[in-house]
Amino acid sequence: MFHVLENRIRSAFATFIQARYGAGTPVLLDQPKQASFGELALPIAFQLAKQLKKAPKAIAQEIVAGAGSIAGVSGFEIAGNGYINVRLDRGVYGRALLEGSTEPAASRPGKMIVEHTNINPNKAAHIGHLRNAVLGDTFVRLLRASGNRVEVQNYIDNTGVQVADVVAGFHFLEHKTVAEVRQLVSSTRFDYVCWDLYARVSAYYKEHGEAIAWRQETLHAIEAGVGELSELGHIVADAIVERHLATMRRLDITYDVLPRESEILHLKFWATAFEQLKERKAIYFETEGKNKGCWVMPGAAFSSDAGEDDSKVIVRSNGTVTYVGKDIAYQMWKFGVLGRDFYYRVLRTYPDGHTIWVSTTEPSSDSPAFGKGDQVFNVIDSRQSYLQDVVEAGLRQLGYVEQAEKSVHFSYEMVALSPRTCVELGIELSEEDQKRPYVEVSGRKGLGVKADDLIDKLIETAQKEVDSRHPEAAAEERRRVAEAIATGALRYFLLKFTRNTVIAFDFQEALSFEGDTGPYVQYAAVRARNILRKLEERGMRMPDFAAALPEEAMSRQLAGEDFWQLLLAASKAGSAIERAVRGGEPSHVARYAFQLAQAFNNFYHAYPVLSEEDPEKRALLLWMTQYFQRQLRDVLGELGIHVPPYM
RNA sequence: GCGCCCGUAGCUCAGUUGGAUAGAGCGCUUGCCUCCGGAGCAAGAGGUCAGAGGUUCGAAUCCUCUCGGGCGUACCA
Repeated sequence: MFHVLENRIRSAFATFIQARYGAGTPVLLDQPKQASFGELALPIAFQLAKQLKKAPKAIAQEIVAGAGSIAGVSGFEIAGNGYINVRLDRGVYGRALLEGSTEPAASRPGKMIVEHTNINPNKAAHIGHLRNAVLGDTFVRLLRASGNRVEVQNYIDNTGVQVADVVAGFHFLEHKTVAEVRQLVSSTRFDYVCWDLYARVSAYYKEHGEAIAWRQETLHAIEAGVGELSELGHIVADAIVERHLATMRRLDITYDVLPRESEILHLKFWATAFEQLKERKAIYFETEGKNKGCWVMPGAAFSSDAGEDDSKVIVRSNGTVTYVGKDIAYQMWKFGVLGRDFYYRVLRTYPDGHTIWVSTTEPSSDSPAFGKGDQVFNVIDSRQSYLQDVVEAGLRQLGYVEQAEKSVHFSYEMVALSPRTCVELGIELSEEDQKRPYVEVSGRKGLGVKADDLIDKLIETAQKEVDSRHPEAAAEERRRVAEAIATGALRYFLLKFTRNTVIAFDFQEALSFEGDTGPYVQYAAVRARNILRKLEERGMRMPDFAAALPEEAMSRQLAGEDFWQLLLAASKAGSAIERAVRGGEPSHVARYAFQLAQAFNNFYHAYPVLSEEDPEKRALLLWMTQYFQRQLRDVLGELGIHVPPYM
């Protein structure tokens, strides 16, 4: 609601300033430092002062006099030496909220593609992958909440080096047959088995340099799609993808389509892109130096101050293509400029009806159309920004300048481990590492916190609490409540940091359910619902708010600062979401959710709702309780967090 | 070396794109359950926004330099 008024005021002022001064200055809206100054503050007079060579105060007076009246605004004041403070009409505002004149998020044209998760299918997911998935999934929810059509893709690199290493481990190191590996898939926690094997293989390469030939042989076999190694590759990757989907499902994260690298190769996506790259001279065949025999992209294409040595290999000297090459083809497909398309089959359909499709080489009749996006967000950690620059440069070199500009690297910093948590996990640290603020995780070394282990631990912690508080409830239900609390805590924890903050993961902090946490927010929502439930239990009914709170009653009740400020804060969800989408920063919404919960807890403590005697005030308190409850539920929903029935 | 990111309370972090007296959580000190559930509420202590210059009405925010930390800079992703 609040941001509707913001927009109204912004456009009214902009129109006047354009007409009066012929200036296209953007109208910025601030929140006054002190609530007593009003609800909005405009520093526009300062912005115009230099341009117009006039005192800010005089300009402010002209603007206020000229802007006329705006619906929902009760008045303007000029403060300081030129601030324009806005006061809203509280009665009108309250009524608008009550009548739920919720602006339906106008659906926006075009289609957005968000690619996230993208875990190499060769080992269990860890906390770093969770940050990626939660960030991506939440951004998708926010985009959809603001009226965008969004397609969610999870790219599966099933033909890359990491899968090859695990396959080589099974085949060369452990001498396992296809049948034996299949057996492991069905009888073990396969992603955990591969986690350990991957670490063992990496260590083995280090000690036996010549063993790296296994990787080459396996990579070739997988790329060619023939033989036992290739079959193993499919078994491993497919089984691990299933595990990853299950892990993400626990956090209510899902996808529309899984484009796989094997199809990028077999449906000639890469061959097509390769031809175009050669034709456009975006890459060239190196005949000397360290990259002799490779197809490379010159460094100048993606970096302004690149030297001779900075070119990037796209096709290796043995003829296999690097990740970057395949990613260029994939990006082209996303924008619908490759001239080729995947076929799809259903991978699975969940009970709620949601279907995940996966790419395939076999034509099928009834699959939907994917790709052809107008804007693309790639959720990839910041360590890969160099590679993302190369991919973007590839698009540019091919002449897809517009697409390159609409391809956003939605980057975020890594999740590391706090030294204390390393100790808890039994990880030995060098003296140097102990002094660091955090220690980087490494899948190659098998160093890290597995996603499922963390989720299990969170559920266990929540379960203890729920069991002691609600021994009377059914065990199955208590379990569901514990799960909601655990996932709420985890998603919130990963979202409360801004994207470019390194998270030093700490068990103690992540397992906390007090203060700035998901459960704190959930608890506020539960409390609000409890009041409304209690009302019914006592045989009372909700008043007819529309009749009990006409505009005069609303202005009377909201005249005091207390209720007004609470209501105002609760009505700003739309602004928070808008800001988060505009800035690409989901943490804004997490922060808002926390503030909302604080505001409600404040209200809860200060005003006993059910025992209020005055009918009008009681109606207002009940209405505000209901409003808070809905806002909390909805905002948590945008964060992918559920409100349990009790806590 | 070069590129990107970071440095704000004891600790972990915000700070709405340059606005009014820099804010939270945790921890610490002290209060609050005859009341809609205390995973809560209230109060207090705690700051040279790494440092130095600059830009202007106005800087934690922009520019330059210095110091400190991180991540990249693969024929891994």
